[in-house]
Amino acid sequence: MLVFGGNAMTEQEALQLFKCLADRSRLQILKSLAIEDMYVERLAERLGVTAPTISFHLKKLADIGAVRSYKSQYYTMYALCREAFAVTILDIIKTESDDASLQAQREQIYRRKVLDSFFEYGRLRAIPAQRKKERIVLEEIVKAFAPGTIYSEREVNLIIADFHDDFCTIRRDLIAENLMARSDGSYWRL
Amino acid sequence: MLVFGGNAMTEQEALQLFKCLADRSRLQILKSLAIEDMYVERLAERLGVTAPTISFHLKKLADIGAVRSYKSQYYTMYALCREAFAVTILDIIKTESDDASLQAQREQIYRRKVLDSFFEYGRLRAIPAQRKKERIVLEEIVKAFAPGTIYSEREVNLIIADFHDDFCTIRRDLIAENLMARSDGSYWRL
DNA sequence: TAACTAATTTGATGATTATAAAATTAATTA
DNA sequence: TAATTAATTTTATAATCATCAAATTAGTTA
Repeated sequence: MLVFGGNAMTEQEALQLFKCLADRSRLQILKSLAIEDMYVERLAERLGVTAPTISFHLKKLADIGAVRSYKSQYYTMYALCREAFAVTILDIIKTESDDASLQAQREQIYRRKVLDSFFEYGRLRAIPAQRKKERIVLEEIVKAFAPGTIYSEREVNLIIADFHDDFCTIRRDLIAENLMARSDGSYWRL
Repeated sequence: MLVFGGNAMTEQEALQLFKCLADRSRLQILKSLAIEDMYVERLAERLGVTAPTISFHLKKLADIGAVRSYKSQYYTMYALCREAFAVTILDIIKTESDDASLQAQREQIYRRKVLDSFFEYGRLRAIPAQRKKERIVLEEIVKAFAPGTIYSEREVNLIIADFHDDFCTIRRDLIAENLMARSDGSYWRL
């Protein structure tokens, strides 16, 4: 059961909540229960659907903690859990963003931003001055080299030249950042 | 476009809103746009889906006023409309209840309540003392008579007796409430 | 103007899900 | 205990909708 009256809500749960509310029959059930408690057959009559259908929906609503049931005579009465709906939609979306994945996500976004600003149509516009940013750019360039392959210096220069004219600086920095290694004229990706 | 930041929201619109939020991709788009504005292809890359899919979702989000777009260089940037999400779910459900249909609905519910409490297994438990409630019960009973048909007093009594032993009172009140008419021994539904 | 890129639209497909009919379970009354 | 009614589960079906590939449109650069 969800506790969306509280604060903890995973993406999975938010999705389940909205999916549950995204149905005309279930909205009508909630609307009806907002007025007074009702039993299954009465809801079926009101909505113009069969009792099994109402049962089906009530189960889903109960799963997210939107309704609760109690016995009255020979009826099973269903009631709205009003307290469960006191959240704003923004809260739900933002709560999602406070996920554990947020850090990774920010990092991802930052990298993308850097790459977007320094690359244009696949070519490097300029070599970043900030070391952190250069590292990100170099990590992108090194993907052009297949792992496990040995390259001559000339081959390395040609590949790098596709990205930027100053292949000397980039080649040197790839070694300095430990992204590639060299041994008497041969280069390989690490 | 919906204005769910305001107050007016029909059942149709509430449904559209929740359906729009009931999708993992769209939630992820909102989550991304909550951090910063983005263009289509970048969102596609982040979510691991194709650009057409993103376009498809952004259109739906724009329809409900959740996002807006603007031009930047050769990109179409998309931004979150934060103000649109400041409603609680309860507001939405209750707003729905403030509909034009509410009066009819309450009436419907009231009638059902009266009938439920006075009828048991198709028989009238007792004749309501309150005139308003009796009227509702009589309107239910009169349905047992086919429109356009002429009945003898004996036939009328038999039909009413199916509901309650005191068919005399009920027969008299059906006339008094103008639900049936009589002319020298013959009865018919109005 | 030509070539290219971003964005959207169209068309087709696969997955999800609301619904009802039938069967089953649970609970109440006689 | 038997009969009746409320509620749920199961099964099958039909409709909705997300997704992608391909085609198209719009806008930018050379």
